[in-house]
Amino acid sequence: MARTLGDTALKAKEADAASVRPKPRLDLFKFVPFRLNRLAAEVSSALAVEYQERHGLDIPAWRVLATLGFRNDACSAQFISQCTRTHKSTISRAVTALLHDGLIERVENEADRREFRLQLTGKGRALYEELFPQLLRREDEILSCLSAQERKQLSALLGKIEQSLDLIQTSEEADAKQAY
Amino acid sequence: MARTLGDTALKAKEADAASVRPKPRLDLFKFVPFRLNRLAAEVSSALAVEYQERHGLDIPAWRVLATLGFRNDACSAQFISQCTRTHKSTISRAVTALLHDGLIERVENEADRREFRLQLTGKGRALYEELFPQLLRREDEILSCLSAQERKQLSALLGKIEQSLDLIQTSEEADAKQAY
DNA sequence: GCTAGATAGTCTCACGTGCAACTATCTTGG
DNA sequence: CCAAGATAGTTGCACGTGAGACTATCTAGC
Repeated sequence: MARTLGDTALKAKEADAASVRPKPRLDLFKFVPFRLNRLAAEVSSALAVEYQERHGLDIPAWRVLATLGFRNDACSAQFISQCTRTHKSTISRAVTALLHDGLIERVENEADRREFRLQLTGKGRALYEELFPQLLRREDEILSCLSAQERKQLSALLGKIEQSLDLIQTSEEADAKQAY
Repeated sequence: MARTLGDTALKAKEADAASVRPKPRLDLFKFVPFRLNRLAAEVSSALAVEYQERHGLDIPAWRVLATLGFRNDACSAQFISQCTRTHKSTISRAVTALLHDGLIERVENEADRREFRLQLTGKGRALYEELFPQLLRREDEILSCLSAQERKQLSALLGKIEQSLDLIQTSEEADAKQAY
């Protein structure tokens, strides 16, 4: 039947059709891609308070810090770029800034002098240790509207979508790519 | 057992601590805000193919089109800005472009000459009618990894978070604000 | 062992977007 | 009915970021 319609002339038909099938209309508010965008933007800005205002970090810098802080060993900019899905030029700039602030340091890789191994300095680690609990707390606040079970559900659902989009990039896979 | 760990000096402590509490570490891959960001970006670029490459629309323009297409009556730029949560200057530029392309038209509002009522032209509506099924199909593809029930779950969970972030802006509320 | 192609990281350029100032218009209080 | 403040929409500016060129280095094949 008449599926997509900009009504006007179709009010009558709708009366009987409506009960049959929920005629597809594009309601932005129900459109998952739109909702994801909006939600991500909102959550980001809620978190930005922590690292941005309070510590002068922007999102890319925070991603570098978080990646290095999580894996205690040094890794390349390429690696960070891959596993955070952030453009390498963006990571490059963040690395430059963090080096300048003395939060990370880089050591030449004897085996391959094109790349540098990045790692947190003492100062960087201190910042990381201070920052991540705050961020976890924020995440917790944001998800406080969900029960424990619902959070698990959400995580699982996001995981499924990520996986189907081939977005998943476990630390292990990234390691594999990096070919230690 | 020991869940996420960047090991090194902590192997021993973890052994007994792990069973007690899942010591918080910040794994970006489990950090919901990060995941939302990444997912939203990926989904957006997947959808962009439809309206961008195929029809030369960018995201803001598409949002204007979608808002006007969904509600068949004319509405103001302000209204679109509010309900899509897009900055008014961004909407303004999108509107300019769409006017130029003859996809929308604007009529002066006699009651308040500061604002303009925007509506789709025939051409604009045709594009909308062509585009939104494609986008729904895309959304469907992206969510194809979820069962019908899981989709409902996802929608409900997103809804809860949106609500708790006061992100919800139903058409009705927006209407109210707009004060017809 | 040299050349061709891949890869790590940097840098320039163009562009989209948020902010804030600005104009025009409306509203409210004296 | 005028002045002060609010609101709709536009525009200039600054900034962050992705694309892609570029340099240096590594690797593979002849």
